[in-house]
Amino acid sequence: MSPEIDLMISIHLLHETLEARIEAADLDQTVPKNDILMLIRLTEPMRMGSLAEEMLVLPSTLTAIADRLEEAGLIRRRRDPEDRRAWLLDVTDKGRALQSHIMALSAEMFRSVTGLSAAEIGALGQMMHKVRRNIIECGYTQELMK
Amino acid sequence: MSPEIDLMISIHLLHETLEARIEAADLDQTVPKNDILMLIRLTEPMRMGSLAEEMLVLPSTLTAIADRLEEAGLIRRRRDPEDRRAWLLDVTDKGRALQSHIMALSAEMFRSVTGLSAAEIGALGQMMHKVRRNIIECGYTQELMK
DNA sequence: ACCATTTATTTCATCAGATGAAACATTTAT
DNA sequence: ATAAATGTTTCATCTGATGAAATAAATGGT
Repeated sequence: MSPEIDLMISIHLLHETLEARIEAADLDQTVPKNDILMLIRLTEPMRMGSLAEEMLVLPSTLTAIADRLEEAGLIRRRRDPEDRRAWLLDVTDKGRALQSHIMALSAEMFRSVTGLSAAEIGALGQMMHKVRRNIIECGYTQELMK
Repeated sequence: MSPEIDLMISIHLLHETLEARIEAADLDQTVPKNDILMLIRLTEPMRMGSLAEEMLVLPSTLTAIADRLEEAGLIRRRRDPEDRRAWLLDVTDKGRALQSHIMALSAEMFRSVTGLSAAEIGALGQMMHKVRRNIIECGYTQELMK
């Protein structure tokens, strides 16, 4: 088995483990993973379109996510003054509270699940940041949704 | 944003990108991701139970995956001589051919998507191997399915 | 040997969430 | 002013995961 395949399996295992644990750990009921990911990304007001693109989902999928989060009182839709077709999504106070809660929880989970030291996390982070740049610069994200 | 969260987002992006590209690239029709993952794991005959556990899915889910792969002539069910309740799953010749095809394709995709050098892949691999051991040893996999 | 319990898998009804096409509203370009 | 493009929504549809109950074989105690 090539090192790449081996790596992919490890990454997959880590990804699934984190996802399942975070999804389940969230308060009372389980929240769809994409809902959580969107909440985390919403550190500043954003258009639905850009969020959908970043998250690699269709606009119609993002509408559903936003509906659920809005329903739960975690985010709010406001018209973008620049373009009245578009919405600016924005976390409410309740949303912000959950956001930081999830972030703290996730960071802690990441440490315990990986068992990595702070230094190792730093090194890994640098490497993965490079990967992320590569994915975006090479347009792999666009390609997926077209 | 903490380095852990940042890392998780990068990992998620890489994971999704790879998954989507591999799923789509596979020959004629798109194959469910878990079907591909199972085929890749099947380098030697395995019981359905152990596969389900490794893949973090329910036994009933694995039955469906095995059904699809068997239907496609990629794997074969044989009774385990040690325990006649259990099946040993085994790739057919056709399955083995697709297996190596997918592996080569995935490895190539991993290189182009990440843009990492062989040395970097090696370093990342070592780190992730440690992570994988930690996840298994600490029983995070069990916990998910209980 | 016998019965209860545990283990390996399957069946099936159900569900959640993603998809894609068509609709709608607004903006931009000609 | 009109046509084309853009941002979002609606809705019908589909795929695959879930969980509970069924089946079948192994194991363990008596």
